[in-house]
Amino acid sequence: MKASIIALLQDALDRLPADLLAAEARAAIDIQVERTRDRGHGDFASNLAMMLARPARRKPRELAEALVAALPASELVARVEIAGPGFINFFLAPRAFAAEINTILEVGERYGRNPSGAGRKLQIEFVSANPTGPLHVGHGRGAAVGDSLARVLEANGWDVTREFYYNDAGAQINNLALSVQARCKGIGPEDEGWPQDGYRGEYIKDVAKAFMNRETVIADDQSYTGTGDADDLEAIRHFAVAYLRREQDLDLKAFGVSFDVFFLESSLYTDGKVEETVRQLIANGHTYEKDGALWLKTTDFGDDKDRVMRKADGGYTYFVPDVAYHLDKWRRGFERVINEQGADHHSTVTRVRAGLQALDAGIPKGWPDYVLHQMVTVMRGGEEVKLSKRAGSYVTLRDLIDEVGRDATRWFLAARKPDSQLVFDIDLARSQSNDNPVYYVQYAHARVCSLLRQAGEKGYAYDQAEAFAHLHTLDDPHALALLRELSRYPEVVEAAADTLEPHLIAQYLRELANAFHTWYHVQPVLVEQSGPRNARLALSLATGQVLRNGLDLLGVSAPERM
RNA sequence: GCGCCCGUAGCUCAAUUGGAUAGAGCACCGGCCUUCUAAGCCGGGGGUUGCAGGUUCGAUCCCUGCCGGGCGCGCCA
Repeated sequence: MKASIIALLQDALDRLPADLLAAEARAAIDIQVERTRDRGHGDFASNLAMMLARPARRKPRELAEALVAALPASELVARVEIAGPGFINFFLAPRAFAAEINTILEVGERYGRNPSGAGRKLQIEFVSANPTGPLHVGHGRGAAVGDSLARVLEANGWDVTREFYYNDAGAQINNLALSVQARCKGIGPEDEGWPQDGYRGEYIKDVAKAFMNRETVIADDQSYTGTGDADDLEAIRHFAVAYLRREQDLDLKAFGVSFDVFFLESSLYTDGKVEETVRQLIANGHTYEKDGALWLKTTDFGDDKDRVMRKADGGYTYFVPDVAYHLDKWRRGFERVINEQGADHHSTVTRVRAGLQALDAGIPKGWPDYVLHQMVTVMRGGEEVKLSKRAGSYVTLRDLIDEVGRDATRWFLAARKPDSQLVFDIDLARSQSNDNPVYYVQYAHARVCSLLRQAGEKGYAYDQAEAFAHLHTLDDPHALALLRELSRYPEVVEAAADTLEPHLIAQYLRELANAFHTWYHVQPVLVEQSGPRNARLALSLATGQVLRNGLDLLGVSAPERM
């Protein structure tokens, strides 16, 4: 719909008299059209005349008049006005919006999708928690934002791969294995012989018990059977990793999130990719030795200090496999890669990009993209919640899902801009009342479904042909407001992808639900007259469809009754 | 001290990425259920967008400097 307005303005621009504007200036202009905030300004507005003012050395209003005069006729547009400093305001004909109903009902669940990604390969890596414990709220935010983003990008035509990267070897995992081993031997955190910095959570006991019982655990990407031999640290390690990965998978499934690829950090070593990366960096002359360590001159690529790659003890620092990993992503052919991470890891951004530039592998400078979410605090009864029964030291994702449900948890974690810190109010998320935006939106959907049920029961079966013949009867201000809201959805889906901000979807859904509730309240749908009745049912159906499509992008269900 | 993010109504958050008179919900006050779900609708009060400058037709948004909060500054990951 917006595209049609842009096309009209482009025509007008092309027809503008040559003495008004030079051809180069004309070609350089990127026509901007926006939805108006204020109904008095029409439905769409363009600042084109103001943008031309400088190159044309004319007053904006004078240019606006010339543009409007050159505008081709269109049945979409009822009238055009020039306002304020030189805005061109378009008032659309009601039929332009009514026609959107046909489109929505015709394309159904594909409404709002666009092909701009053109099937190009995009990878989004998120959660990427190490298998040392249950997922916590922060991972939950990553899962909610990452998965919604993946869905939004798919809706914009990208071929999306969801990837989970984790460390299955190294110091942390060794510490995990030692902790489980201690538990296998009946040693607790307060006892003699408990490993230094061991994992103290209760769940370690569960892992130990399962290992001693020779259970078989099956995670999405691996499985392992406990040997029951408390002296076999290697077996314990494999088992613990598989066990905790399975726990995470269960959490993620309960959250409605799944991954296409699980990538093990250890594979970068066994496949020689770490060594290859180091060799290449040395060959490119970006390294030097100092104090027995090998350094990368990341300062050549915007970092504030150089970074150690190989420690004096011969081991690599974490960022070397990180760079190797991203080189691997690049080689797998992902034109775009988005890393969704907690902001506490923001310092890796510069480092990884610097490492990739130093490889001189033809990787673009700003690649990959990062979406960093800020910290989450959980509140209950006006106080910050810090403890979990399961993990002991933090609130787990499972705690939240159990307590407030999947839909509310996903909504709350994805509905805010990742950039800002998030306060998760358990009392609000739990409340099944008008306090809760999730239910507000879902309720709108349930109402649509209820209308359809009632229609069936009253013998008012929906007749689409008759509905389409009477769309012109949807002419009251509230119906038109709802139609306008519906037609905006594709633009929101596009904006969410452009800005990598899935919270825009949630924001929009609230507004759409509001428009529907308002219209529903003033306009009875199941009236006797079949023409208007069917038209209103069509509008309800279209609303239900868009609510479903939008909720699906957030991974939130659209219940048929509440 | 340096770097990144944030600062908008009493609280939690928006603001179509530089647009016109900064919007929602909660909380507070008032109205609407014999009619399709009141988990709803309508109305009211509530703001110097942290502060001070700058850029321009126009700034919550961009730039500079302060103030406040979070995170990070390891041969940990």
